[in-house]
Amino acid sequence: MDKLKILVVDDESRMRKLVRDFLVKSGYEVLEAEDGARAVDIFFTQKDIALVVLDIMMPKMDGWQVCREIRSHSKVPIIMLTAKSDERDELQGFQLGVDEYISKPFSPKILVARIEAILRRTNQLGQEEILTCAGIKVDKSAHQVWVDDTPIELSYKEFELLVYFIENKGIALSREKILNNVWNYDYFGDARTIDTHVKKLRSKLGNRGDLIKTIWGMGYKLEE
Amino acid sequence: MDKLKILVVDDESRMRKLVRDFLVKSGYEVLEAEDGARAVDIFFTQKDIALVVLDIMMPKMDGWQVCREIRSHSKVPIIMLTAKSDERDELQGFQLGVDEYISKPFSPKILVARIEAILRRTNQLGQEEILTCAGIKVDKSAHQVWVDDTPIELSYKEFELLVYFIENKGIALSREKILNNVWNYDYFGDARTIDTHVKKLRSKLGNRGDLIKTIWGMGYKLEE
DNA sequence: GTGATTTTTTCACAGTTTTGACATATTTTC
DNA sequence: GAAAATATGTCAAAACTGTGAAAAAATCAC
Repeated sequence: MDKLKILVVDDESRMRKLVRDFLVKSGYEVLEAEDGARAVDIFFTQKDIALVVLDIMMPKMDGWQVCREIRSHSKVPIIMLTAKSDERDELQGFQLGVDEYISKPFSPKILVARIEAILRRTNQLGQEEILTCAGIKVDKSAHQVWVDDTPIELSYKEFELLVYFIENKGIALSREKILNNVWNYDYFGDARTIDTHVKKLRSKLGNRGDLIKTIWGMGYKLEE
Repeated sequence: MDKLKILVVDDESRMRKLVRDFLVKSGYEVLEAEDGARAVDIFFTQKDIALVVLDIMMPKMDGWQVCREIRSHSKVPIIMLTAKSDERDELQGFQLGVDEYISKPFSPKILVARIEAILRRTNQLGQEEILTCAGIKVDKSAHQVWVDDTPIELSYKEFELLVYFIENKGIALSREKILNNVWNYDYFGDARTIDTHVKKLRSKLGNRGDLIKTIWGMGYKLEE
């Protein structure tokens, strides 16, 4: 997946640089605008901006105005930056559809954390998580497994178990650890039940089944 | 249906009045803008403008610029007015997605005729958001569903559920997630009600019904 | 408003899948 | 080879889903 684009609007270049550096370091593509008019212009020519970070105090067109313009036809998440923590402003912001409100001075880490939270909430952040190991492919979100590109059917527990294995591939896992992570914490049954599930998993994985190694006297391990 | 709204953009008030009078007589509602910036502003605050008549030669922001701004996120039909019949301009206009091109001086009747033609061609409906998945087609705004191009009737909840599925096709959805997204957030009823709706949805989708897969112990998924 | 109709929700039961336990077989280690 | 640990087949219990019917709620027609 491509990097997500974030538009940073602030008249102070020092502030833009600060935010940009942190965002770039966090893996985003950053577009900058030094005033409101420019911001609106960039937003409407660039079609796939994932989020807007918007300063309120700007010459010419202020943040509220930019927000209104953008909101009038886009639901893109908007984070407002403000110098003073004015509650009335905050209210106005939320009415305009501002998603977050961060008052200066702020720690860039906080900004990044808020951004990630919003992107996660709006489902724009890396959902396409596909785990692989040798010939085994697991799409967690689709709940789908392939062995050498042939889809296979796994039960709920088998799937959970496989995900746990593949997320810890190459690591020896004790039965106790597996129980604590794949089974509910309140499960007090036989630890040997894992054997049964490993058995079924191995058989469903076909000729990739032997990737699950037995660590004698200890537990299991998914070969990397 | 309400009168269709047409936005007329020209810096000459004489010209605007001329066009407006004819359009009003033809049964349209007319909005006027005397410059490009104003035009963009009006266009984005008014959400249901059916067509834009746009003069090219204007101070501040010219017609091309307005066209670009509007086109960057709307497919509304645009008719350009120009004083000189410059072929190169025309080319540029069509590349920008201009629908018609009328050179001044023009007869108002011609303008109205062209407008009617375009509106007929575009079915007087600007943009229709149509979701698809395999043989299933959903027109969200028209609240209409087709299965293999045969229209089918769905109740409100069934429709909402299908939209949620299709907007998340290929993703396994837990009952909890479905409840939180399709039902109101404060719904605390039986999660099994989803099963009932899935059942009805499956049956109404006919032979496409089995695109909705059961993820055992987890929820449902619409096959991509 | 009233009564009829449609939609939504609940519920119970039947049918299915999964799960975990157990007994037995096999493998590993010493 | 014996002891200890794991693999496997079987199976009943548990968990879950599909379904039809009925109750409740919302909507419509008058």
